[in-house]
Parts: sequence; C-alpha cells; structure tokens
Amino acid sequence: MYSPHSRLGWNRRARGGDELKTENFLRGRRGIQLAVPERQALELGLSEPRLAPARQTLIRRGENVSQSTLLVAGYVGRYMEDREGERQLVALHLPGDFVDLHAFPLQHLDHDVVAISDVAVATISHAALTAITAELPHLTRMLWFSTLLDAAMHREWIFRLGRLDGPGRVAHLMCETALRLAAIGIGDGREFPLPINQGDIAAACGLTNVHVSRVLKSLRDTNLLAVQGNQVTLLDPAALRRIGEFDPQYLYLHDGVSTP
Amino acid sequence: MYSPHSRLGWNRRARGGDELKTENFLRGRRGIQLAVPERQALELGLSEPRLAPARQTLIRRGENVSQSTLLVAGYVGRYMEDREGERQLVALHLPGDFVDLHAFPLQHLDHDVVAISDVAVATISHAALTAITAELPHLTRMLWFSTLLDAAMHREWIFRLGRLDGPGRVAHLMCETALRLAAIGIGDGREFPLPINQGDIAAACGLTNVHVSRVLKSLRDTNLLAVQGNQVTLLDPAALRRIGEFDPQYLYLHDGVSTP
DNA sequence: CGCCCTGTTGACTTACGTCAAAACTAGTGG
DNA sequence: CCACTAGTTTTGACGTAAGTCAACAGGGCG
Repeated sequence: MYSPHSRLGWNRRARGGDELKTENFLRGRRGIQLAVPERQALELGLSEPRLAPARQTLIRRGENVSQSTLLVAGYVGRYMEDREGERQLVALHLPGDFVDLHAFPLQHLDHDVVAISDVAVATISHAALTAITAELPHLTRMLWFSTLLDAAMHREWIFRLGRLDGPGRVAHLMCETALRLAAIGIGDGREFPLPINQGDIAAACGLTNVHVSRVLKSLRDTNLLAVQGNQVTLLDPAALRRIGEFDPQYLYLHDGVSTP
Repeated sequence: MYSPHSRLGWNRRARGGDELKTENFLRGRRGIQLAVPERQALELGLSEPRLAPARQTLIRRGENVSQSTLLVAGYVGRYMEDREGERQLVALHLPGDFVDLHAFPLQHLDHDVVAISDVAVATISHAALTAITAELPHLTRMLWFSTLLDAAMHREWIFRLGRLDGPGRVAHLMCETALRLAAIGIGDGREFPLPINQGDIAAACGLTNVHVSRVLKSLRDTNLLAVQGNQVTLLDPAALRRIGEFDPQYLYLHDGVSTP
C-alpha cells in the first residue's frame, strides 16, 4: 500500500504539532533570519501540508494559479517538454523551497511542477501574499530574494549546459545538490539521499539516459562519484568541483557552511 | 573618433529634456501600466544616463554593488566564463530592461555585465529601492515581476541548450529577440537591428563560432533566416518558430502584440 | 514465477568541435 | 586611391563526444 507518510517520516514530525512549515525557508542562506512576526505571517497564511506521491504532476504548465506552493518535505522538479515529449528539468527543489512563488507576480506557469519523491507541500494564497507585500517590506524582499536564488541557479544551469561536457554537467549538478542539501541539514555535503533515476539526471543535464549511464560508470570507475540506489556519494569532491567548474558563490550560502 | 551619442541617436532624444528614462520599462508586457507617482519615484531615483562604448565591461562578477542599472539605449549581455575564458551568455538585455535589479536583494553578481553595442545606462541606488519597497508595494511587485521575466527567459534558455540542436537554438534566440524588440518598438517582429557577431551568437547558444557560421549558412540557404551585418531578418518566421520550438507565452507580452 | 522498470553494454551514426588556411570587411594612414 | 592591418566570417579536413537502436541483465513486487 502506498504510504508516503512513513516514507517521509511525516507521522513522527507532524504528530508533534509544533513543527514549522517554514523551518527550512532560506535556511543557511546568507545568515538571513526572519523576524518572529514575519515568520508568523507566513505560517498563518500557509495551509496544512498535503501529501503527494512520487511522479505526480502537481501543477501543469499554463494553468492559472491563485496560490503558491512551499515544499515542506521531499523533492520536486520543474520540467519543460519539447515537441517529442522529452523533458528538460529546469529546476530541482528541496525542502524549504518555494516551488512556484514566481507564479504570484506572473500568475501562470511556463512549466510543469512534478513530485520527484513522495512530497509534502503547503500552499499560500496569492491574496495572503499581496497582504504581505503591503505590510511587510522586509519579508517581501526575502521572498523576492528567494526567487532570485532560483534565477541564479537557472543561470548556473545555462552555463552547465552551454559550456560543460557530460561528466562536467553531472559533477556540477551533484556538487550543487550536495551543498544545497547540507545547508538544510540533509547529508554532510559529501553523501546524501537523492531518490532520482538516470532519466532525471539526463533531463537535468541535457543528455540521454544511455549516455548518463556511461558517464556515471566512468565517474564511478575513476573513483569520483558513486550513485547507488537513492544514495549519492561525492568520492572526490575536489575533483568533481574541478571538472564541474563549480564555484558555490551563486548559492549565497552563509560563510560557515561546510564545503568538504 | 568614438561617438556613441550619434550612433545611439542620443543627442536628438536627450536634447528634448523631457525624455523618460523608464519609457520602455515593462512596456508591452501584460498591459501593465505604472501609476504616475510610481513612475515618478523611479525617475527621481534614476541618475542621468551615462554612455559606454561597445564591448566595455560595465560590472564585473563578484563586485559588491550598491546600485542597479537600467538600460536606456543599446544592448547589454550578461556573461559567465568557464576556466578557459570561454564565455556563456546567460541573458541579453534590450532598452527598458533592468540589467541587474537582482543585485538589489542579492548584493553581488554572479556574472559579468558587458555592453554589446554602444549603450546608455542610468542607475538607481539600492537605498532608493529600499525606500520604494517600503512605500510602494505595487511598484515593488512590478520590479519583482521584471526579475521574474528574466528568470522565465533563463528557463527558456536552459530548454534551448538542453533540448535543441544548433539550428534550433539559433532559431529560438532570434524568435525571442524579434518579439522582445518589437514589444519596445524596434523592428516589426520580422526584421530588426542586432549589432552582434557570430561569436556572441555562439556564446548564447553554447556552440563554437565555426559551427554558428555553418548553421547560419544553412538557415540562409534554406531561406529561413538572414543575418547580414547588424540586420537580422526572419525570412520564414513560422518555420523558425517550429524548429526553435518557440512559444512566446513565457515573455508575457500583452495580447495585442504582432506575431508575424 | 513472471512482469515491469531501470540500468548496462555494444555497434553504429551524427552533430559538433578543432585546427588551420583563406576570403572578406572595415578602419587607418600614407 | 591604394596599402596595411585587425577583426570577422567562411571553408575544408579530420577527430570526438554524444545520440540511436537494440539486446540483455538485475531487482523489486504482485
């Protein structure tokens, strides 16, 4: 039987009742803290988290949306499709990310939002966000900031696709994901859980799954990277950063973050 | 002698004295209009435009910035460099674009900003922007909106690099540029001035200039696209949109815009 | 057990990169 | 007006990374 609750460890956490939906929001980034009333305004506006199974499409391209989605647990991807239905991943979201905050000003989405793992998501209405922008300028700037982080990652992905070869693209993706996850307390920056398959990596890196298989094999054979099941291990982080030309500046993590 | 004034037609326009620096800001997008006090707040905060020659680097990656730049006339590119100094263009900016508004929340840039043609740029201090976000929520949302348009274009560029071949990438770039320029009254959506060389196209499309030359030749030979000197002509817009898998929805142009 | 999904491997094709030379263009100065 | 230069663009020959097609191997699960 399908039971996302247990897979997410959700029962345990939700049962406490005092768990914050926004606990990971902007966590570890630039040391920015939200003031208590700001966090309260967000928490009050957010719905109770709902659960969705892996592979479910949460929002479809073009839909008119009147609310935005905060990812509380699990992984979400944003995809664009070409004419043949081949998917290009344009963003990978981790717990604490606002997945489609940009839909608040833009009002509709130019891509699909898909659950990669089982997920828990909370929503906030655009009316509530309008109220926040009217009353809480600093929080508004922080929300703005979080969409700009997405844009900075978009740029890095453009670079990845435009200037790196297969192994470089995969290395870059894994370096980025390792650091982002470490910033929210998942993994140690070297080893982390990532429930995606080679097709997802291919969709992220602009490669075919056959080629991703070969690239992963070569990274494995040279003791740089291990992807087994849902566990990713950066065996040689320095080498991966070199071939992925990875410089984490664009992630705006605060200074103290571990970068093994 | 270097004279950007005349090349930009700047003398004529500046001489009037009543010309608006923000005249193209968000023009043609979603039919959004700024209220008079909003436009005034922007205009008051903006410096007198200054001129810079083509190829000048306006802002360097990593610099701490305390002001943001509005492009008044000319073309500007945002570039990231790989280890060998090869450039990847991550954004192309047209008159009316805020080139680095994202530096207001982010505080530094993860890429270089370079003049592609001779340009005129005005700046606004981040202090002035902070005041705007404190007092003018609607204008703040519009500024936010404009950075989200950039992000939407970033996503489309990711798609372009990840899923299209050489001719498709060039076609997509030219379709996008044609529409964006038409929206601010430059060209008719079929033919427009674009003072870039094949190296710039290569930097935008993740190709080498040699290959761009071949791609342009093939598009020329099949009567799809002509790039001669600084003039670009979409000879067969429908075909170009097809091979570039171009759907202008993401540009959020208002309905009435011409799409030949 | 048998199915489906994901990953692996091999043989072959192709788009694009690399290197290098030549043609063309525009600007400069005699 | 022509010669000189520097920056583009074009063309050719050749190499290579990645795509395609297809068969097969493993694993998890009903």
